[in-house]
Amino acid sequence: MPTSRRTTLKDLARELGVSTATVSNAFNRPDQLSPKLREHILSEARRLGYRGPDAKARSLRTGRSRIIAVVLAESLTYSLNDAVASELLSGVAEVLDAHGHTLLLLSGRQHEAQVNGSSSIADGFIVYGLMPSLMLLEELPLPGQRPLVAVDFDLEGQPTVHVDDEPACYAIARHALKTPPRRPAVINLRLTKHPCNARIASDQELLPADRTITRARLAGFHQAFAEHAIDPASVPMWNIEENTHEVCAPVVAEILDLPDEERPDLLLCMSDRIALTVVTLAEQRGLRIPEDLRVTGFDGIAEGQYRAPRLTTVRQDSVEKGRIAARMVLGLEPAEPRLLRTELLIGDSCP
Amino acid sequence: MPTSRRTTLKDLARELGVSTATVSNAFNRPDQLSPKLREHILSEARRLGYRGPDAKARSLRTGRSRIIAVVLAESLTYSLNDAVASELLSGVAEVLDAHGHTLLLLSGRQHEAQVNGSSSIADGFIVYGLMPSLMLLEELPLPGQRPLVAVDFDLEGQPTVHVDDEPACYAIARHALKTPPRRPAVINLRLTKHPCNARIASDQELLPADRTITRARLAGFHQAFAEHAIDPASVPMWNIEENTHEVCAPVVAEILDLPDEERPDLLLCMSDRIALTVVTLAEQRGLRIPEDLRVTGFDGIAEGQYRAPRLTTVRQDSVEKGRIAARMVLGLEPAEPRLLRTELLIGDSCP
DNA sequence: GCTGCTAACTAAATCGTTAAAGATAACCAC
DNA sequence: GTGGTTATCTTTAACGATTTAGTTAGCAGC
Repeated sequence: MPTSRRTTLKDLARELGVSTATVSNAFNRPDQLSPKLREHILSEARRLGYRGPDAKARSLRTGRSRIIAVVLAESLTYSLNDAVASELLSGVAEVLDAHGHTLLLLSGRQHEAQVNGSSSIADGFIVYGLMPSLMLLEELPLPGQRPLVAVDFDLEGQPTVHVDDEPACYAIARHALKTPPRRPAVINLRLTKHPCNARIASDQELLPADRTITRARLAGFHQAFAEHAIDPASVPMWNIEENTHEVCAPVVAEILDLPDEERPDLLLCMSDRIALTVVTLAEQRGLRIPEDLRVTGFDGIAEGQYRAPRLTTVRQDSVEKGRIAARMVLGLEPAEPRLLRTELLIGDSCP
Repeated sequence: MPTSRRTTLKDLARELGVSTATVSNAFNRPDQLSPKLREHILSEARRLGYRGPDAKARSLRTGRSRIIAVVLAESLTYSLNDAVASELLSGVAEVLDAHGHTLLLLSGRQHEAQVNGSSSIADGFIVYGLMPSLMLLEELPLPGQRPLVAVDFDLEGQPTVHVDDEPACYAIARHALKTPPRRPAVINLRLTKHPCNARIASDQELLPADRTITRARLAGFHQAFAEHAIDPASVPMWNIEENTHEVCAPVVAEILDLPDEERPDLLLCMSDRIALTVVTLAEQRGLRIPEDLRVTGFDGIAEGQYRAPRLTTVRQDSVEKGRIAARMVLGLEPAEPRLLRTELLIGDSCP
């Protein structure tokens, strides 16, 4: 007996004196053979250490792998540590799991050859927050071949899952402006042409088409500003390239360390992560929230609601977003554009 | 021209009037054909919408998929939201990424057929914190076939990556006991035979072999207890089945709501997540930390260090654990047992 | 002009399955 | 006894690549 080679379906068939088709049927179509023979085949398989049809061969033959790829805009390392991306993945995983599929993680930051190489194995794609400028989509399968669902960005001709960023940001800004701030400011996420963690001029430096979410959110803010006769150009804006405490901290410190008469007393942040960093650094400096400084976030991550002051924020259900995207890609629900509702969460950071 | 079918290497070869081998070589072995022809093939491929060799067929033929599977003990939904598991995945992803591999996520909680079905596609496995009792390993490929690295648990005959749980817990307990507590207690993670979020008798209910980490940690605590003549049996122990705020909160509330003379004044927690829940709920009840209650954690997650009181904890480098496991499974470093050092982090929750 | 060598390409086998179509025997109704 | 079903299993042809072992042509050396 040849030692090292893996037992195959053919080996098993030969050993049992039946055809390979019958063994295959024993595993895949119980109704195609007698229960007795099936039982016999299965027990012999176990005895000979055959663990069932090989996924590589099966997927080649059937064209299906039961693998769904999630393509993430950022590096996997980053995405896995980001609460929102993790929640999205959770939702995706939950649905895939329940339907016998597994999850392949790809990053838009990977070398295109790799993405392309492994991507042809997936039955479908969920693409998350990709910057169109990445051009990665050229590497992905042609539309119509295998399902693709875009999350948090627009991709022509493809179904998308979004939240109502603009009205949500209008609502939270309107709430915040009820108490008129003397010096409102915005802390932004990823909107610039060139990586930049610093103050930016309100209008320049913006990307023209990318990052549609951020632009929609800004539009919401501006609408509320207009109602209070605040000139958007007069509202300073800082930018942060990566949604991590480490990257946020220096920028936030710069803001909080401004002289009293320049320091903003209302910070509209594009994410809870940023807002939490503001809270932490403000505490360290003895600034009281909300008395000295009011802060709003976006996302509604759990961490923002555990401890005082609870964040005032917009809660989006990222888990549900993931679930919907997964169901669409599996064909369990119609693949049409979906806009999820958000919820204004009024916490203590901006009552 | 037949419309819908995907262009294959064979189509391309026919179109170009060359053999399939040559086209294959154009993609895989540039040195096997003239640069001129290669260029021609590549440009025609682009023109005809051929995106390179199909991963399914390639992996069947070569036996390699450039996919590494990470098998997680818990559900994916849980694991993706757990800071420690996420960090591990980060580390794994970082290395795989750098070496042109991708990450397939499997859960030990999935139906075995699924795990087995998709698992045969992976080139190697990283198994994280699996309970041996799950017996999942029977479903995984035989040792010696494809590399397998166990993280945070022992698996006979397989390389493992661990941290020094026992000495670490000895060290943190010894530190905590320097200020003699009147009523020390332990909050445990997953050690019971039957799911249980409640107080447990110190000795019964323990799993005999599973969860070797937790047992090692307890051993470390007990060693420190012994030095202070504390009878381990006199130290109450609560148990928590899942490392989430939601599951922790009721148990922690139960502890903190004990009458003053019964409430522990030192809580040794098996994870930072638990410790953070203690901090949050203690704050809500007006209990001062560390004056009224001292708390220690384990893991050293970032969230525990952002805000006051910073947790006293054992920092383990889960990212590095992931990196090492990934390098082992890729054969970039010898697949031998590794024991990583931890670091005692003295914060404000137990100075 | 013959031999040997290299560069550039091709033919054919193979990877481990599944699916469509075929074969065989048993059973049944009339 | 004939024709029609069924149930059960087999034959055979893919699926889309890679790889081994050629084949051919061109050229150098003697």
